[in-house]
Amino acid sequence: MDYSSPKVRIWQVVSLVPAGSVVTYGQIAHMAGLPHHARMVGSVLKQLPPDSSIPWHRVINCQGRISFPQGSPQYLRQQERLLAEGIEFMAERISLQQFQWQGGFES
DNA sequence: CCCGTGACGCCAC
DNA sequence: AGTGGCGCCACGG
Repeated sequence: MDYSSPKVRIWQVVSLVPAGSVVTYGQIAHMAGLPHHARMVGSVLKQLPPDSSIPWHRVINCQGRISFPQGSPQYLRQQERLLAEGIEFMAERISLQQFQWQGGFES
């Protein structure tokens, strides 16, 4: 198994996100050393098995929104998990200012 | 190899 | 604030 593959690095970074915080796709890509690969983060998470322990639900887009059609089963599933961790939604949006994880970047 | 697709992001209207 | 266009790039047909 190649633990340095982009896929694996993305999994590793996502698994570092603490409960109660969120990160954006672009942020994950950047942290994994893969700038400009935000879309790849999405496709990689999409391939995760349903029983994966990786907190994929903490990854949202740069607008603070869940990247699924509002009301879809997937949207609701992700929202449920986030609400359960104490993350607040305001008109379908999460305040990145308040909940975005700054792991490894702040002073 | 060309082309469409996508759990994205940024900028212009 | 909503919409649309385009850059980005891995993937599959």
